[in-house]
Amino acid sequence: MADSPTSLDAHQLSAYFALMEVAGLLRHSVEQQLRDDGELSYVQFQLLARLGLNSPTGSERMTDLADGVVYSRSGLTYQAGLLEKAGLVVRAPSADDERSVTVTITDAGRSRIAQVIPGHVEVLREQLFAALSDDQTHALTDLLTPVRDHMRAAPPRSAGARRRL
Amino acid sequence: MADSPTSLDAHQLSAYFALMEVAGLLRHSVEQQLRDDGELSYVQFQLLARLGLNSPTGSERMTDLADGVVYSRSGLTYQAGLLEKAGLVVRAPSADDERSVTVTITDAGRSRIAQVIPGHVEVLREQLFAALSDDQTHALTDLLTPVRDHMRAAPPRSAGARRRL
DNA sequence: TATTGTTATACTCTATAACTATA
DNA sequence: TATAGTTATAGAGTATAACAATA
Repeated sequence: MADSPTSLDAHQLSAYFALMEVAGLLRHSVEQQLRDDGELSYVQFQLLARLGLNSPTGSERMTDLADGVVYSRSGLTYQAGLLEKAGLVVRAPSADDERSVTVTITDAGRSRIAQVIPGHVEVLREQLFAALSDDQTHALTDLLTPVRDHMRAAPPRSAGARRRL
Repeated sequence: MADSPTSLDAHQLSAYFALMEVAGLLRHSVEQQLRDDGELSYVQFQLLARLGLNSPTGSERMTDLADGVVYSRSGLTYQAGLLEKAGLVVRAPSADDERSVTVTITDAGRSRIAQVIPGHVEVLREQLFAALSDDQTHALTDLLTPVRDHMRAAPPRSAGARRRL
């Protein structure tokens, strides 16, 4: 196999920059909307959405939540603390494993999501989907889903390899 | 024209989540690499890269830099201050407009970029392009470029419209 | 001994508002 | 009066390391 070249080609650079800029701008818009409409940061929204939509019981362990959101443990503890203080989630020791903490979304948490969704959808439609047809949206998903799976599987890049100038 | 529905369809949700997660994971990896290899945050890297690569003279006005990086003015002042303190850029009043400040990358700034590029490229290749063929990379660019243009053009979402629960 | 989670702490980043100076 | 930039300041977010408790 050939050596990896030291630089990327033009297409790759374009894809990288476009991806980062689109996501950055979108995140900026979305954070503002969530803050304005529901006093939530994007991370808090992610946590609530994950509990409220992904999880059938509305509960998940701290560790599983942290894995899903990239965070450090302490960062998640901090955010969970804020959400709990706001009454949007509850924390309780897990039944099976006394070390674990189970986080559960409350009714207030669910209604907070509901409160925020319409504006959220509006932002997405204006900023993102206004420029994408249905077919293009489908194509985008098909391109990015394998990338996401690859990234999730990839070694968390815990240094060691790179590291060198 | 039909009313906008209150929710997005499944494809749209998938595209949104995939986009945000891919970009989030990638940014996380990239920030760590930049920090490890060159003591730079992603924003600082963006600023240096813009000056060093995009600009022929290596100079840009503060305002133009701010526009390209989303930031508030004060945020840019802060970052430019850090870069200047590190000797990577210089600030000087603009020749034509006394109100403006021109930021110029230094040799140290250019070599800092050079120092960081190899590891950066490696991360991109491992995390992003390992899961994309050349054709797919091209397709991704074609999808995202119009989105970026649309977002750049779109009203900075200065509230007013949304605003309602 | 390894895992789960919290705490304490320190730091980085971002935004708002008030202010200066030039156009 | 509007624009360019800085400053002061305050708040949010993140990560690291030390710690306690359970497996």
